[in-house]
Amino acid sequence: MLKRNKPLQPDISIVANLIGEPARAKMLTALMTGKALTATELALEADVTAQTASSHLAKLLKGELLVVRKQGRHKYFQLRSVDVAELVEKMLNLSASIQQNSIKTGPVDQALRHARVCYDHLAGEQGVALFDALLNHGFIAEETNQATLTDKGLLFFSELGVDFKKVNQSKRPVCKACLDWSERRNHLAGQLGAWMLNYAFEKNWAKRDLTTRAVHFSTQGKTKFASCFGIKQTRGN
Amino acid sequence: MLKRNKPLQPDISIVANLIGEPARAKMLTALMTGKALTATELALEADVTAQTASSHLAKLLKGELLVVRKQGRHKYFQLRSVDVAELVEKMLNLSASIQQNSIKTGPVDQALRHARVCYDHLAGEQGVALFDALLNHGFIAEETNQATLTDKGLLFFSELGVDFKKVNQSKRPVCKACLDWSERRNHLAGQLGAWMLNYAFEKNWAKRDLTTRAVHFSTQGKTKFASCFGIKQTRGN
DNA sequence: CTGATGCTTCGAGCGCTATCGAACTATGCT
DNA sequence: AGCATAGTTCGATAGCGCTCGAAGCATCAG
Repeated sequence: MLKRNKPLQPDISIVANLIGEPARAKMLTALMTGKALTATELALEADVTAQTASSHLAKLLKGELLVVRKQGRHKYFQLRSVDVAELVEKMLNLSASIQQNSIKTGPVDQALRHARVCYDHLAGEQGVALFDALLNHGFIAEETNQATLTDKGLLFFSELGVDFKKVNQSKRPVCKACLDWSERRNHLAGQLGAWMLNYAFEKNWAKRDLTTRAVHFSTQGKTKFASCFGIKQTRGN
Repeated sequence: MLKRNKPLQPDISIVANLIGEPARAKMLTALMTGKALTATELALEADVTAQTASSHLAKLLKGELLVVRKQGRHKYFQLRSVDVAELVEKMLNLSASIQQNSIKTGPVDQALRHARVCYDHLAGEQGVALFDALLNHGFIAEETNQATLTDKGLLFFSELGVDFKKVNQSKRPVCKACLDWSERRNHLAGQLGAWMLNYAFEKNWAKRDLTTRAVHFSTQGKTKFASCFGIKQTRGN
């Protein structure tokens, strides 16, 4: 048979294969918190022994999906870049829409559904509520799955302390609409999304859950967070 | 050991595993042309026998990444949705940035680099040139990796025959910046991107390559295409 | 130093899955 | 009808890679 000149296309099977192993997939989704995790933590997360985890982590490193930082006798792993996080996010979304089956309602799930970290910004009910609020106040504009900062929004966030000189130097989008797999609606990602989540942590309005992606707001914190960004309070909790 | 309540998260390993097999990965990238392909075509593309291809295709169907249409004794396979295409696209980009090695320069590759189909819109040098031209004329506005249609652009495309009533009914974004893995710059995706590529085909300015993702412009067609959208002609060919 | 903890390497076991030959069904062409 | 082409099913094979036990480094705390 005639061997046709195969075009140079990146081979996606390598990356996909790395993610395609259940244990590694669990590790990657665990790292979607944005937090750096140690090898043992990831082993627990993936339900494998330390040895197995070690070999998986080595592969993920070699495949350039993760980076490590050694600190004493610990090794802290993180997703290598926002690109990797975005890929995982897209996979989560597609997977959610394919496995739209069991809508469990355990306590952990409810917390996750309410507010959780999506790599570096806020997702869940609170995430989309925030997005809606920003829209209502005209701080951002939405055009079918895209989000852009308005002049009004620029002013608002400048006064809150966002340094847009610095922000604009980065190639990363300021605003980015990110589809929420539990709510099936948009929340805000991008630099601004990351900034707001960080702001909530700094002000002690909320704190991360130690083991899951959940974000826990204090009662007071939630009120302040809502008033700061003009979110209409809905049902309790 | 204490079995902690695991949060409900979609399992990304299933989808990733499907893509992670080299033969299946090749099939999926082949389908990025947007064209429907038969089982044998896909078998050739993936370099496997018909039997093997059949089993792979069955898995991709079960995994809901593809859809089939039976026509006579042929089966035409297609990516199931734009979501799937976008996922594959993201994987191509990430993979390209990881394997930024061999920049081959075969004839096929040059054609691909020049102009190719990215699922349903134009990519490659021509794709980014088009994007730049639309920017220069103020038809679209760019804000760090986002693209939006301007009023001026709305007028321009309306006059060209785009039915925006229909367009706005769809949930799909009108404009979408899509990172080009060969050029490492944006080109235009979304409904408008798809519309323009289709327009070029309709006007017979260009035609698809039968076996690759390459798009071949006729000499005349290229001139007309450029003048229609105000693209500055660069080097020959 | 000794013991404890975090992580890695080695080796053996073993299950999963991609692969293809051969045989089968289905459709189309003449 | 009779043959060619498209696609599938079955079964056997082979090999890859996940897994964990055991032993080995590395780091830290006394």
